[in-house]
Amino acid sequence: MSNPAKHCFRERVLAVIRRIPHGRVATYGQVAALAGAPRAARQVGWILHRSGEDDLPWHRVINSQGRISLPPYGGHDLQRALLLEEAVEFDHNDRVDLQRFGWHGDQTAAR
DNA sequence: CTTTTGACTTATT
DNA sequence: AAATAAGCCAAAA
Repeated sequence: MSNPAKHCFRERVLAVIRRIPHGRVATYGQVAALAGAPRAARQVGWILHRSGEDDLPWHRVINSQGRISLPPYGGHDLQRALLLEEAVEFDHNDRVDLQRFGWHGDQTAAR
């Protein structure tokens, strides 16, 4: 039965995001690439907007500039607060240093 | 089926 | 460095 391998891109994206370690962040493009579509970064954000998942650490997904993409009225401050809870630091430009907090695949060799 | 959309990314000005 | 344009892909209407 069923379609074991028929999981939509949406579900793969959610699975990847759930694999982002605590205290780390990943870019939309990175998540898209891990989900099998290196060019579908826009899709990731759109999917997240209507994901509705609870176990989804959506706040760990930011854009390639290391900044939060959500508009101020859309939860920008909330995402920032959640990341601060995970010890992710923001510089004076509200940007995260992807070299330090970016998810490089695993967390064994952090710094 | 076509068209629209969007929490993006990269290149160019 | 900041603003603009173009490319990109998948789901929803």
